[in-house]
Amino acid sequence: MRQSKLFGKTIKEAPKDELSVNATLLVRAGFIDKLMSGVYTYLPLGLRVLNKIKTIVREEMEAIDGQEILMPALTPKDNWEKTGRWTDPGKEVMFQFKGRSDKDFGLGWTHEEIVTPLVKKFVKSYKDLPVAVYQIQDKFRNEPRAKSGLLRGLEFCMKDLYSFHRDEADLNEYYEKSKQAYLNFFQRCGLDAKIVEASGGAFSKFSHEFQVFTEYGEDLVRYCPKEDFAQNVEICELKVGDKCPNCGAGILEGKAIEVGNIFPLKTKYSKAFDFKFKDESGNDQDVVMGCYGIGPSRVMGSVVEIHHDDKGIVWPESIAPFKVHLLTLKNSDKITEVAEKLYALLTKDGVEVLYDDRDESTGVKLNDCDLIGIPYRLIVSEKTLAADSVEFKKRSSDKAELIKVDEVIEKLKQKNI
RNA sequence: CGGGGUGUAGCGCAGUUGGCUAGCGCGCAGCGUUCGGGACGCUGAGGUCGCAGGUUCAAAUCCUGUCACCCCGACCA
Repeated sequence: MRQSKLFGKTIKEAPKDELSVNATLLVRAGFIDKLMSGVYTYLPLGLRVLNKIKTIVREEMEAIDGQEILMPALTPKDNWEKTGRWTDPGKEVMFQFKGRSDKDFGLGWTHEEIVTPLVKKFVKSYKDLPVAVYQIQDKFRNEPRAKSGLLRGLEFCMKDLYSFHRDEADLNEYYEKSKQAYLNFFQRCGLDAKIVEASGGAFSKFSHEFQVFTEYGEDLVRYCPKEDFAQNVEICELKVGDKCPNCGAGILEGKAIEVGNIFPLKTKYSKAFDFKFKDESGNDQDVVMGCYGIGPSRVMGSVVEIHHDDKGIVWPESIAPFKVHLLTLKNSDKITEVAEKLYALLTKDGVEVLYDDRDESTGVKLNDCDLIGIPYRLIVSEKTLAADSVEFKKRSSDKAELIKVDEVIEKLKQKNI
């Protein structure tokens, strides 16, 4: 992608209506644009990041046999009345409105009420179980207060997986597999997520949250430093300084962002929708369910909260919008010729390159480069060409390495880029 | 929903005891010189001062209402 043609621009001054690090940097660097409080447009750079996160989610969901579907966001009142959630908490969290003929609609804020009757249509026998379906879709929640940029929005991207089982043992086995898939996912996105026990609601002792510890988090977690105990303060009966029930170490407390949540629903929704299957003996049994959520947009915001420096975003390679930022300092004929050649070669080789071909001053280009945060940069300038080379480095603060122009492709391959 | 703050050019702001043609920086357009850390000169375009009423000879400025945005709190399957 040529930066001169890229839709969206960097902004020198921080927007006054954003205070969070993630929103400030993402807006300044041209990744997102705010439409209103809690609702953002993804510009080309931001959408590339979001799509990479979605790709990783898909890979991890497929790894635990999740099959992707796409359910509507526009849903009828009927489904929600079956579980009572049209009123509680629907009146609070759901955007509800009337269509023609006074019919009531709501925008989906979770999809148990949609997925359960859907799967019921196709699952009749123990032979059809287990099965897991997921979707990646925008959810809508009428939050009391949107805040913190991508971390709490009214419309946000969510991956929701639902699993269906013949009994609790099978659910539990799958549930444990999902934990590992989740940990893999977060690790691949550059987040060190910890599993934290949280309220399980009426039908289960615990659900499990995936929390990323950071000062900017909204949740409070009490945990053991040896990592064999962690609970959300909402349910934690231990106090800071108490002994860990597993190892005796002192309990600590920290702020964290909840980036995922898995929940053993058991038969709560299958009962509400009278969803049963026939077992080997021909008897009807309740289907046992689990649900598993990840917020890709919140992951994106969290990554920025954690991976940035005073100059801008520092994307993990796995979800960066581009791998390589190629820039020219001062556009002379010779410099442009070399840069164009490299751009063509790298692109042809499948390397994702943002090529800053703009005729801007050195300071502007280097600062934009720091702000956007692409993992590797290649600089072509009079200085480098004097040595028949280009400069290779990561952040500004990192050591520069000169690579001969003819060897760039080969060297990048050696570095596994 | 309670408390606090802010709305003036695309962005960031000044101007508010009522008074001249509403200003500055950035950005944008043109020309020229620059360019390894947000360059410089000259020229130029760009405004319903959030919106609606009201007071007044006169309102960005005072009054009333309203909308939006930010922060804190309540809330968060």
